[in-house]
Amino acid sequence: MLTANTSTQARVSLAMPSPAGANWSRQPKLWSTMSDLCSLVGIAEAVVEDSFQFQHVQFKAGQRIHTIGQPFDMLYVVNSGFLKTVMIDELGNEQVLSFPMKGDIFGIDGIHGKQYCTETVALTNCDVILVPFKILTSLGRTHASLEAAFHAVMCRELVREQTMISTLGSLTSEARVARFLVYLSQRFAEMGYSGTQFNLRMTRAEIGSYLGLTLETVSRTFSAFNAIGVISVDQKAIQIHDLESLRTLRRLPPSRARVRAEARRASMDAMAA
Amino acid sequence: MLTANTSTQARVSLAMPSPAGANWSRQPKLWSTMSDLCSLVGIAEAVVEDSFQFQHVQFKAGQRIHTIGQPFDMLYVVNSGFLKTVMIDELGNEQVLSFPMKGDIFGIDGIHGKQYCTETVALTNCDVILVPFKILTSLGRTHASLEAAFHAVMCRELVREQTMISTLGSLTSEARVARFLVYLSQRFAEMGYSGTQFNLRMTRAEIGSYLGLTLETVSRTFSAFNAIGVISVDQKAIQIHDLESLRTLRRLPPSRARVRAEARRASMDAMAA
DNA sequence: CGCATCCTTGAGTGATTTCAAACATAGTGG
DNA sequence: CCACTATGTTTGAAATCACTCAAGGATGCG
Repeated sequence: MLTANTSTQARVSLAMPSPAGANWSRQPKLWSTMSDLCSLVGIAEAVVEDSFQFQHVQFKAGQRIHTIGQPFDMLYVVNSGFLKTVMIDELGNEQVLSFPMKGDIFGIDGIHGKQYCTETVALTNCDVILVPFKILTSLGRTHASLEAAFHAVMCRELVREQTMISTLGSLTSEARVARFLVYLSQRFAEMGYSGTQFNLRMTRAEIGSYLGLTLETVSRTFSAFNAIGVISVDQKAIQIHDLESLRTLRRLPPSRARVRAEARRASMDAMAA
Repeated sequence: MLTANTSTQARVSLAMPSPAGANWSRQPKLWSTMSDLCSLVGIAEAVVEDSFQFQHVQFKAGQRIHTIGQPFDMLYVVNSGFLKTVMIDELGNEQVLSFPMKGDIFGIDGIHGKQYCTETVALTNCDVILVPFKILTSLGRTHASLEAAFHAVMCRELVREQTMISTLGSLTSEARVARFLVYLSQRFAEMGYSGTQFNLRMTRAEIGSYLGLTLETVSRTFSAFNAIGVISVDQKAIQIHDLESLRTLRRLPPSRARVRAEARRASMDAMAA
């Protein structure tokens, strides 16, 4: 099912003007120009004289795009599909850092130190564009605007991580999960899908790792949101009923258990008086 | 006291070759060359024909170097002193993102979006070098190695934040505080100070914000480390006795209370058998 | 169909926070 | 010089949020 869904998505993205021409309806797109790349990544810039063609590569769900320690020479841009990038800590535990999807760049962490310090894995079938770093920098050398755009993208990534740090440092589990759903909703909407109804491509454990929670807490929080009618959950299928509540949520409204405890305390106060 | 300390530090850094010449013993250094900058930031690269002089600016403790929303045009490099950079969330709460010190760059988050999205404040008197972003990029345009070095620095920052995310997501409060101390120790040692005896320049609240903990938890954890002899704490004065323990610590050895609970459970088991 | 993986839910525990009070330090002005 | 204040630190006690452990249900795959 996920596979079918993904291939649909790939076909949609292929509606863009393509030099390949006639045979794209069945075959995945194999090459992109720099201006294709820029519009995909969301950069206003269109460098004119872009003769270089960037290669596309298809990955199946579960395949690794790059691993930790592998020599760095490529950046990657997601054209379709869903992935996760992870760090491995000294105990061998996986820490999910992001879920790259259409328009996202990954592999940036390899620039410093000449090798990747994360690995990224396809969660679904994917179409990924290879961007040789050498090519990018040499093009940047002749096109100042491209250089600036690249800086902006790196900076955007940096700010995203800062925001994540802030989230992990200050929000409750409910708020984190709520924000995660809002984020997914927005991304799906931007990709032209429904922002209120979608399938999660990652497991509860992966979400938990990403948000600094256990998989049980993630599951329970989904259930709680379901119980108060903000969303509907059925396994990986999510339906958002009240996006605004998710956006502003800081803590869950009192559960029945909590209300009962409050009432008990109140009655004890009354007895004391 | 802090002021005196800081000015000493400034003098040390001035041991580098300086065009200013004779009058540096009393006056802070006012200009740096690109090669000064590179060695300060820890980049092997020395661009030869660096005619441009980068201005130094002195800030007093408490002063703001840049604020959120302010138009971006500068990067900053710390020559001496200690600072904090913070984000403000939608409730107006401060989230500490880093504690820039000698050799650190800040202001990078302004590149994308043309304005800073963090603010940085001097915790002590500081000497900060202004790096106009325009100048940096135009120099990078003629010096490929400088360009590469700049990319490396941005990437290093990115990896640092990823590591922070991993820390916040997976470590206990004790492990976070321990790592923070190890980090400070290393930085102080790199700056030529004692790595085992130093004064904290930030409050418990700031440390807590940085580590995603409350100030009480930070204080208690310091006290606990003190109790088991790993460090000595007296207000802001820290002395590290067992760096290796801090480095490898994952959870605190059982407290007396915990030992008691264990013993209780064991005796109950014995009774049951 | 049976296995492997993922998800849900409950019960109990414990780590961290919250609330509160006392102590420490530095700066200020009488 | 000494209150006096403001800010920061320590510590205790109680509450609570999130985790751990455990079992059962759902789904997909060979």
